[in-house]
Amino acid sequence: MRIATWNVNSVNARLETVLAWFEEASPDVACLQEIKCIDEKFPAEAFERLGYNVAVHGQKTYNGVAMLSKTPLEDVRKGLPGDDGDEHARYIEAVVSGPSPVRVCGIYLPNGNPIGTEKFTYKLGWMKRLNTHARGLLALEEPLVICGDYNVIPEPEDADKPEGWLGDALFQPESRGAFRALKNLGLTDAYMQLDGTPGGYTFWDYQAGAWPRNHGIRIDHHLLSPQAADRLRAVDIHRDVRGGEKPSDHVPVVIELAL
DNA sequence: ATGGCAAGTGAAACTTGA
Repeated sequence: MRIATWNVNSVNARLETVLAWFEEASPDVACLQEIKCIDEKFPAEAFERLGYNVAVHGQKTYNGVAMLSKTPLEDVRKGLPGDDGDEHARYIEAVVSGPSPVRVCGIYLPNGNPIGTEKFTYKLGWMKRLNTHARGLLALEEPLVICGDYNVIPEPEDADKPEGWLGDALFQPESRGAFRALKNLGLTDAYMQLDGTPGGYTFWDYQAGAWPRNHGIRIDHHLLSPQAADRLRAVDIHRDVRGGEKPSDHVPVVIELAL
């Protein structure tokens, strides 16, 4: 089973590009972030034509997440528990049915910039809530994949120019610490487990020629429960997508689980 | 050293992203 995550930076502005990638890569499951539309405006029919079941947690203008799966999605949850006042659409969870079901969580973790503001506080609070929820899911002792745009650069090796990110919310000690705390619950970073080579970037800014200069960062991650990590067979960063037509600033990352 | 792009909204210029 191949499970993808991709921050598409508006699914409707990029629909042709996104569909072309789905036709070629044909993931079994995909979590999309920053769809930037309400549920009713999500192009569900286009994905259904490609054989996908669709679950959407949308929002007008900002954020928005979706999950697509070739097999039916069960137990769909929209929104991260722990704060009923949180109106951002940043979390979707479902059990992907099949011979060996996998629970998949798609996240769009808050950016948190600029630091020293309520935005950074919101980011850290969101990470705390994710930690609490993940702890509960891990207690189920089942295959679990939490993937998405984490907006965290875990280590200096995950940035081409780490010194340029020192003042950024993505690289603050608190952000990195919260990401480590998540892993310390017993979750495995799929890329680090199977590859771990510095330079596995997943995002390049549109500005300042970041792509041609390879000024990238690794911020899109798959974290796996032990039961999922045992089945991990491959991790693939679809880097070439960044050089294509009308690209998102993030590229798809795909993992493969046995069975 | 600095800034440089893209998308949504809504119809110019602001907000957001990372």
